[in-house]
Amino acid sequence: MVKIRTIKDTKNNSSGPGRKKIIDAFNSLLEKREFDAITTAEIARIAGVSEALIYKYFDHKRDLLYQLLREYLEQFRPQLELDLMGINGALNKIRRLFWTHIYAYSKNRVFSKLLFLEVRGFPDYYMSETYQLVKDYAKIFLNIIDEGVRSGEIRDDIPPRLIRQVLMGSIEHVCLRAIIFDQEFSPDELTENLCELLFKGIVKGKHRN
Amino acid sequence: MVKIRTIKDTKNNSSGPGRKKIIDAFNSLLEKREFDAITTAEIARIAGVSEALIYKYFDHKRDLLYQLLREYLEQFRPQLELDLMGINGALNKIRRLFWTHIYAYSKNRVFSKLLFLEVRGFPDYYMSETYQLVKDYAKIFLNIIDEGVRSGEIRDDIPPRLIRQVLMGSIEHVCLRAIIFDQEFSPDELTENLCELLFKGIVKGKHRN
Amino acid sequence: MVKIRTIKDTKNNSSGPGRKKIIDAFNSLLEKREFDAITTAEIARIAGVSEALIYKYFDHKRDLLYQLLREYLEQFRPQLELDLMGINGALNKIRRLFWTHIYAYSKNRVFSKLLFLEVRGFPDYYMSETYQLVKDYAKIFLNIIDEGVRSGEIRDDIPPRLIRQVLMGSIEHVCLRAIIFDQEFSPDELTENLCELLFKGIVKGKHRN
Amino acid sequence: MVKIRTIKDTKNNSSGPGRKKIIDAFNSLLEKREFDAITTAEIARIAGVSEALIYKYFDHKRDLLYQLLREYLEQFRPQLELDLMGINGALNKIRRLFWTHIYAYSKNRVFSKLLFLEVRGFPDYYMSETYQLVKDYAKIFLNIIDEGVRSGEIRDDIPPRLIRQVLMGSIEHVCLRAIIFDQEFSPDELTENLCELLFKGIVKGKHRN
DNA sequence: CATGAATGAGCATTCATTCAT
DNA sequence: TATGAATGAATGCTCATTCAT
Repeated sequence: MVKIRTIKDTKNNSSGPGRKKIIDAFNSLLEKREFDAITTAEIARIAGVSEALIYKYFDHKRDLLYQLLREYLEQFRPQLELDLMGINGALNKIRRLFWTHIYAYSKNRVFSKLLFLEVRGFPDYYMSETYQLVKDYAKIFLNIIDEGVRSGEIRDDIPPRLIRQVLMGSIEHVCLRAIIFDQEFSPDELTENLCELLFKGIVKGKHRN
Repeated sequence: MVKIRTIKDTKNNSSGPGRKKIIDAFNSLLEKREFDAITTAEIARIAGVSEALIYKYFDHKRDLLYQLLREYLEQFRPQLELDLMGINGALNKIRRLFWTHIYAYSKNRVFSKLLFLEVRGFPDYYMSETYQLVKDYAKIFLNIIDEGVRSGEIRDDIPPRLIRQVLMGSIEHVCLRAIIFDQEFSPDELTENLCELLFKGIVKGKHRN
Repeated sequence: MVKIRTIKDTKNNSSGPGRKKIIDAFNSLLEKREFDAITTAEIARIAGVSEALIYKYFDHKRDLLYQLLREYLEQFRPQLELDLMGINGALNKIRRLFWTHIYAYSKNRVFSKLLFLEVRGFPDYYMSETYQLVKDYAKIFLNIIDEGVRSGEIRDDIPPRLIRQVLMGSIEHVCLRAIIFDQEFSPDELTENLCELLFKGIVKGKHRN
Repeated sequence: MVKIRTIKDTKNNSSGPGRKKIIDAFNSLLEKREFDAITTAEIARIAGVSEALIYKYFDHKRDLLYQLLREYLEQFRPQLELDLMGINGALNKIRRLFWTHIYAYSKNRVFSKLLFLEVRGFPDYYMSETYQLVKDYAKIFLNIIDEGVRSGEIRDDIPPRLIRQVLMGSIEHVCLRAIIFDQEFSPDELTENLCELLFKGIVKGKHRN
């Protein structure tokens, strides 16, 4: 069932009229169902193409997942870099990142599900080019934290990596719940609360600004 | 593939010589492989029983997961309640809870994987008795936070549920990484850092106690 | 299509009511069609069992071939040894072997086809336990030739292995033709002619050296 | 899988730059793998042309086999006829034929495999123009035998057709072994031994009747 | 308490082949 | 002369699950 694949992810053949139909169909099916519960037959039917065509563009079923995820991620990154421009201060950048992050999840439930539920736990995912993009993205987070530490905005008595994990983990956990239970969530409010909490901590203190 | 099941989880028939063999075999297989990659044939072979016997004790394959998870959780709860006795103050309780939590994950990787990777995302899980235990457990967390809010230890300007999500999300995210990449992690150190971070926030401030 | 398999041939599970039905069905299908042109679905249908049952008794489709061939060979060997008892002289033994050999082919076209057309040319066949039986059988031939050489009945100026190859090759070639073109052939007559030819050669003449 | 084809073998369109690329690619693939294990996709890839082009020159995949075989055979025949010129006596001609035959096999393993393993057992092969060439060739053999019988060189008490079968069968069987097991073999030595054996028989002794 | 025997239902994947351009 | 795009059709194989004994 879970075959270990080689490292190579994507098929060279990355364009073609049918490809879009397939990946769109796949995406739409993921909105309602789990990856394993989706059959290639179904994908082909929805896409209006033959099952065989899937295998012209994708190495195997799971490759659909990686290529779709990759498209989401690639579409994301440039936006992300733009978003941070003109923002001063690590904390402000983090706040902005939070918002974009949460907003993206709230708008793209399929993307979120893929990331949170489908690909994790598959060894080959961590070898994939796609995972590199996720790591690149995490790197941005870390850089901002480092910047904050250097500028004195962020505490230096806690490992930056742990800070990143808590920040990203918080977002994911909060969004995951909402996604699983199909609840709406407001990026504005969530960002506000999360920043408030994570910046200043849960302790009610006397002298914070 | 993903069949929707009725609410009833477990089979009455909850003991017997073969049952232990089966659940042990299942547990040992989970150490190395994903649930879906484990076949009933394999479980039976490792357990040294017939495949049919599995269905004397378990309603269906996924039931193995729930029953195993349940055993883990039940073995957990009494320990948890004991742990909190004699501890004063919400923050101290949370710190203690963190430690126990992280400790449990670090010792029981199978348990953690189940919780983080296998059951989530399956609708029937959220209907299951097993999920009740998880909710009960989350409730304890919430109660402590409420207690802290009332006593003035914890901020009252952030929804307690969100606080809980961040607390639990942080733990899980941190542990998940370690589990997926098969890294060791120290409960003591992690607890210390996490509490420090989550209690006081990431902002370097002047006047905290 | 032609997957290289591991060396292990047969499934441990070598008995059971359904197994016979399957192998009988397979055998009957081979009478009319080539191995590759026979589907597992068809075998199951003729056998009156499910496709899945095939895989309880056979590792893969080609395993059916090897197991069937093996049964033929095993049913053969004891008969063969009995046949040679009480016969004196290498040439007489060879003549007897020829007859039995040709008789077997003439009676068992399926068996012959398997041996001549289906298994040859598949690398894994030469690794199989089944091929061992064929080799064992060829060994008998060689032993008789050696015996004849020692007793002075058979020429010693030609490598015994080559003699064997010509003897066996002649039988096979002659029978293969008949089998492919679905012609009857008479073991008595063929044996007579072949022995006459191979024993004395094609050259006409009384006084050969 | 094994579709029954009409009698027409080859496509008129018998030349063109792409054709050679295709048939060369096909030939090179046959060196290492069985016909059925070779895909049209692969042939096209190796040839550096599109899959579709194959169908400009060949009616179907199997047609590649027949056309390649035909090329081998045609390249053979003139050589054969030349070879026999100036040789007197049926036995000498047979000896010469043996040598050429074995030599051809030893030099052209692909050709041999085709003939021995791939085309046999396929009904349509026996209807094909290509098979005609094989039959023509066999006819030459038969003619020589008849000539020998008439001239008194060859025994007349055994059906000439059977003699031919034994002669050709012996060569093939001996060569097939070597080809399957990728062994070298010496045409000179083999010819000598085979002629010695088949001409005079395996029986040792001067005074045969 | 346990199992041998059997299966229903599914499903990814392959591949030769076509045809408009 | 050549191909990019697409497919129809097939098929081996898996696996959870049942039930008579």
